[in-house]
Amino acid sequence: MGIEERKERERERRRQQIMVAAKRVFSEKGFNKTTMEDISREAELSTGTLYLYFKNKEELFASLSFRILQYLLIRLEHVTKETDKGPAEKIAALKDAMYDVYEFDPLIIINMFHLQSSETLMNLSPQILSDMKEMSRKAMREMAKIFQEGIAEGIFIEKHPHALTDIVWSLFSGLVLWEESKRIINPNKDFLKPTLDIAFDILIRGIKRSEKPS
Amino acid sequence: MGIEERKERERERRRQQIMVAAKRVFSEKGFNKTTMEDISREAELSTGTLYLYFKNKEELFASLSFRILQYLLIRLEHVTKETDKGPAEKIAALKDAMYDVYEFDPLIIINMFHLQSSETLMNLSPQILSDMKEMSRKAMREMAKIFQEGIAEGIFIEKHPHALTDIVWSLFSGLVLWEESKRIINPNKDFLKPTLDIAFDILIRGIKRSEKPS
DNA sequence: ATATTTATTGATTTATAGTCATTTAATATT
DNA sequence: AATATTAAATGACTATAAATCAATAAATAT
Repeated sequence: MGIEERKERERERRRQQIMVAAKRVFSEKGFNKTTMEDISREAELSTGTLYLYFKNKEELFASLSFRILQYLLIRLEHVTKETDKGPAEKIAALKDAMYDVYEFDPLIIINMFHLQSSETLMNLSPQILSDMKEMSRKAMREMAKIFQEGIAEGIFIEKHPHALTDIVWSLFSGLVLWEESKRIINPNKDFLKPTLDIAFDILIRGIKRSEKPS
Repeated sequence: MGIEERKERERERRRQQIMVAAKRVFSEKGFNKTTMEDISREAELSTGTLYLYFKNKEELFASLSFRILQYLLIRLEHVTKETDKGPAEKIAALKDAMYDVYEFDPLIIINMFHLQSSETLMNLSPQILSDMKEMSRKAMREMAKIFQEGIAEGIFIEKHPHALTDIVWSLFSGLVLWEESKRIINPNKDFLKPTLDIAFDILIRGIKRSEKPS
């Protein structure tokens, strides 16, 4: 009776084994330069086996992205829960959370943003796609909470929290990609952190109501 | 004696002919789904010929991007020259210019941002790459002028104009890509314009000095 | 009229994602 | 314990598309 359960565990193990190998190769070579053979070699499996667990290369990569988004969500939940911080401080904390996640494995994040295109998303199986949607919906909702709070408290100007969330996320992903592409000119210098800090300073200033309530 | 010159003109013509065909196909199918054979068929040339004029697929696409950046630069120069506008108004005009360029051929712009990765850039020939760098440097310098002006006039807070330029550009490209990828969930709705407007409202509020000089 | 140079071709090579008939291993049935 | 059935894994194979290159055609020079 326990055979089915054990098989299921083994199946999950193998899936993880592939993902571990894939992560190593992807984060060293990036998405395009990584071949399925590279991954199968790293995982000590045949190429065919990879396709028993993942529909295609995009889906294997998306599964890695999914785990990163899961981790990001946990970080975001921590931020929204911190009752001792005001909305503006929470936005700064949100920036730090996003930057920490980025620093954990920059190349995976960069590739994730590059692959965040409808063309790529359409290659995913409906299951994975809806899991991704759900995860990003949750992350976005978590961020929106901060804006809602700020607006409710009369600290922030009245704009759609969802639009503000889109703006924060776009700003972050845009800066990550832009600073990375600038590194082709100046390979050593990395201006992401300072530029991100300035961007969020401006953002916070921009959404705060002018302080003349009295 | 005029033969060399005529040949050079013919060579340029053929190059343009390929670019026109490429643009048609790319803007219909996007970068990945377009094959070099598609382009050669559209241009009524053989695949081999394409490679006599462009090193590879990336470079052909980059040449199209280059023209778009040229056009954007012209638009930006217009904005900076408008002496009747204040810095804040110029930033709003800059947003409109970027959006107009986007609207001219959305799919090309979207693909351009996706391909703006160091991996892709490294596949370009040194000539094209340095042309691209030069063009984007000029565009960035043009934008930076507005911030310099605003800071000099004491209207904007004191932040590095280059950082501000990076932020504006990243915000724009990030929003374009994010709103595009959201369309997989909601294919009909396009929130780019309104979200861009909100983002720039906030940006302008955020860089303006508090108005209490008395 | 012939030789040389230049431009074009498309069949071929190369690379890699993805498939599928076959093999191997595990479990169930007699 | 022997045999049948099911599941997992393999790797040679197929398909697709980028890039190359020897052969050909066209243009120009001698």
